[in-house]
Amino acid sequence: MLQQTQVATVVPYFERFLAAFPTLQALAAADEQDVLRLWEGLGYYRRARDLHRAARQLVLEHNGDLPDDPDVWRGLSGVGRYMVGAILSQAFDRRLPIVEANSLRVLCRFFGQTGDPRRGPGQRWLWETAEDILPRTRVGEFNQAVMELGALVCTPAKPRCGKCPLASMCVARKQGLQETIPVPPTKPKVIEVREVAVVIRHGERVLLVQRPGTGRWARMWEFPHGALRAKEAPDDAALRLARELTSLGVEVTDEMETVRHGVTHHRITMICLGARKRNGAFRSGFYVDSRWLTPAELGPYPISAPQRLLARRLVEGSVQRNLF
DNA sequence: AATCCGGGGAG
DNA sequence: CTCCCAGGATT
Repeated sequence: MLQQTQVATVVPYFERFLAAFPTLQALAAADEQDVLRLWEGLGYYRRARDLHRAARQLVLEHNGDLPDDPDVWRGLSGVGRYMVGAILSQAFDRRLPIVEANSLRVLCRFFGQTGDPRRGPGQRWLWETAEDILPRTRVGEFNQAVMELGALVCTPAKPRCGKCPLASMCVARKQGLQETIPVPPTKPKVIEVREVAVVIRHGERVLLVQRPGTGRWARMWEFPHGALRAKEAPDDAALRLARELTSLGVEVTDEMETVRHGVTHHRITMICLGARKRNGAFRSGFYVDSRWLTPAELGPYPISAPQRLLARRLVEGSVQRNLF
């Protein structure tokens, strides 16, 4: 949960999650949809699937134990070098380093590393340095101390050098570079992509959404709960689609709103078609009752006749051709 | 090596 | 708005 997510944000999710799945066995026995539901709002939903799969793997292949073995952990999907170090240094006092956003900042500043530590030689330097400075015992505590220093004192902006126990030995501070180290990561360039989605909601109302560009749409494919936002007005392609939907006997509105599925409140009877051109490939599917279904899976699923007709039209591509 | 994933917090 | 967050998989 803590990957790329601030601690304060995670806490309530963590507590809910452990209340629902108090043990490794409970998590392993859970349905994936239930795991995802508790993750809803946190983002990076692959983490939830990986965690769930890892729990099952540990129960099946390791008797439900947490092995004192880096190779076993590294073999789990979703577990990288950071997590191996974090888990084993804290659970078994293994002398393994961790590098994340906080320790990265602390190390780069302390040793005056002016290169980009996120790649190339800087990456190697970072992990080697993190390992070099490890104590022989209480490794987990040390790792956490470095992170805590980065989170509370050696902050990204306006570091509190006056409060830092390492200030007298800090190279960046000595050179007045504490604000410019580490160098910011290079910004990714934005690629224009046309994307269209249709959501049919309970009560025969249709929400029409078209979002050009931003790329923020991808989350719909990963896990749609509460993820779809629409602020732009529909364009010509979207309006053509609206006319086609109308011809199918469905009420259409161009009302733009934020879709909050609110799975806990009311049962959702809707279909969502997402269409996306990505790397030349075309993917589509349906979102029904909080589940993501492929066209094949939609077949036996109980939906209304108008919805099924619309779904078939969409799959057959008469709508898709109007969009791209 | 570059890209993608998903929100929210803070300035 | 921008930058950042107890990273990791994929291409």
